[in-house]
Amino acid sequence: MARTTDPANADPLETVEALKALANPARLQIMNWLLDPHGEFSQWEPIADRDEVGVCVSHIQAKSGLAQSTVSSYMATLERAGLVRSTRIGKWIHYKRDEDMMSRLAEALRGTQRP
Amino acid sequence: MARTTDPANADPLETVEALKALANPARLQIMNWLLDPHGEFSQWEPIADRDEVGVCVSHIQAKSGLAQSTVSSYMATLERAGLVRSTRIGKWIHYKRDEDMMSRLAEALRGTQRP
DNA sequence: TTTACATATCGCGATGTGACGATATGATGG
DNA sequence: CCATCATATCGTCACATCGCGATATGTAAA
Repeated sequence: MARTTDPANADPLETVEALKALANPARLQIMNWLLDPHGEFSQWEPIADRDEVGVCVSHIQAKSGLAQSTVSSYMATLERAGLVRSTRIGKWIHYKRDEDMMSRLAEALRGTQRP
Repeated sequence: MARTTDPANADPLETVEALKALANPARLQIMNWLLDPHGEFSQWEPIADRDEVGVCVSHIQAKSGLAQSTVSSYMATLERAGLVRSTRIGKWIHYKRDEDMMSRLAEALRGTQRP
């Protein structure tokens, strides 16, 4: 059996990309906001069911105060890293946390889980 | 009670620093090696009990193939981020994973834990 | 088809990181 | 004290990231 110290699951390069994406205060905060879309974005009318598709870029931009181009590229970064998934609804693109990926990442950090 | 989306424990800035430290292939691999010092560093004679104090810089350098200065500054980065702890034994400085910190970080990623 | 709006992409200057060799510090053994 | 060895710090240059405004793309509505 081939030995790897790698924690149970993922490709190290993939893991590094995910960590890079999260290693930025704004992007990390957005990911935290997406944990509770209802609570965090209650002041904006949802375009669609936030439990299903997440939150649209405009609302994330409004809440963050960053430039539109910045938010757009940040969300692209998070998506390339596999941390969020996007859905277009009308003109709005919605982003939602990929909890599977976040869990796998968390386990990769914790190291070999108890078997 | 003040509602924060922050995952149960840590200061976001601290979290970002930890993620930045891990968001590098070499540093992430070193952290993985430190999960199993015995297995990973079996080809070098331990200076001290690796379960207690971890592994010295020379051995990490030998295994990584990076320059001595690079490894030294990487270990300093990991220590500043709170991910490892250091112990001097004779002329050797040993580094050991801080599993507490790693667990807290993992939970911060996974989001609000079930209470 | 034109207009309006949401989002993406481009180009930029500023700042940070990667990784190194050279050199300094600090402990140990003669 | 002096030499040696382990580690840290410094200086450097190539390259990546930050965050922005300007502009392009794409969708929907009039």
